[in-house]
Amino acid sequence: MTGTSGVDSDQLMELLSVSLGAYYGDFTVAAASENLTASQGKTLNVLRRGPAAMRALATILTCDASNMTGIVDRLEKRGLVRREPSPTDRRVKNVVLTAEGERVIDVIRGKMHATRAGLDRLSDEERDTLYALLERAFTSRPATLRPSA
Amino acid sequence: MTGTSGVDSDQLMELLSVSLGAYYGDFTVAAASENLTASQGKTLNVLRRGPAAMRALATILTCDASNMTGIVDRLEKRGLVRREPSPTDRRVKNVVLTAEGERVIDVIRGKMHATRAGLDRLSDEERDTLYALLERAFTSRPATLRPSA
DNA sequence: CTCGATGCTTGAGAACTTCAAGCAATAGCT
DNA sequence: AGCTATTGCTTGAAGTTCTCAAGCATCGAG
Repeated sequence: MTGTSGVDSDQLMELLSVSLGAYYGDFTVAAASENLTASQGKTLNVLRRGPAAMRALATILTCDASNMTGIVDRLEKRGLVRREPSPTDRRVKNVVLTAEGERVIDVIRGKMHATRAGLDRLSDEERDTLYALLERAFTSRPATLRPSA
Repeated sequence: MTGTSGVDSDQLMELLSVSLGAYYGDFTVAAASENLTASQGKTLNVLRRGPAAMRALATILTCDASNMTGIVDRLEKRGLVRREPSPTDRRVKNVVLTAEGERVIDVIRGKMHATRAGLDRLSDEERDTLYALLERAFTSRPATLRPSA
């Protein structure tokens, strides 16, 4: 708490990779417990925010569009997701979470015990601070907390 | 800066997943520019801290040990990594970065412009704070910055 | 309405992932 | 010592992911 402790950019990058690695591992294990691969889990996770076109999913997940086809195929086959034609552009297919898909992703999030335990080590104020810092560093436009507010 | 802004655990988890996605995407693109897959890049990234046994790599990367065999095979074939027998346990093979491997992972880290730019948005003090919070939340035993210090 | 760009899908080939099995070596036990 | 269970790594098979190159349908601009 002395103010300047001298953490340089490389150390922070290193810790970031360790931290996010821990988060990712926690997520992967939780997804596996619901018989989902990491990619399938990540797709559901993105869709939890709302429907998205195939192309948007590919962009967010940093992969080829053709990639999403197979992933969404398998999720759809399990009834976790649904393809709906866009009303405004007949090329576009919007992917939507089904009720079951929503249930599954919420279960997965609830099973991320390591991450929750880690965050619980912080005080309310510290969580606020962490939130603000991550938001500044990783979101170009500060995300609206409640889109419809 | 009013103290209590009321960020709950779910919002923080959500932001964490967004941050991870951004970081991971940045890393994936950088690794691809050096003709490495994400898994290969992540392996080099871990090895940047020092040699590690196959089993340790699998644990850190949250995957099966048999998985590492193939990944290390390909990295070794490119001369980025070397398998060395452990002097103390003949079952164990320690994986070590070659000079070329070290060069490549450093190049990749240097190409993570989006992440660097994000961190540059923070002040020195804020980076110190972020470092401390991540360390508390994501490392069980606060990592020694300089192991030999 | 013709052309170029965009959205999604398909197919081939490589890499990743998991699981079950197997071998070598170690560790704990009596 | 000898026996047994465990651990570390590798192999092989099956499914998933990933990338690239086409391909088709639709949109958008001229």
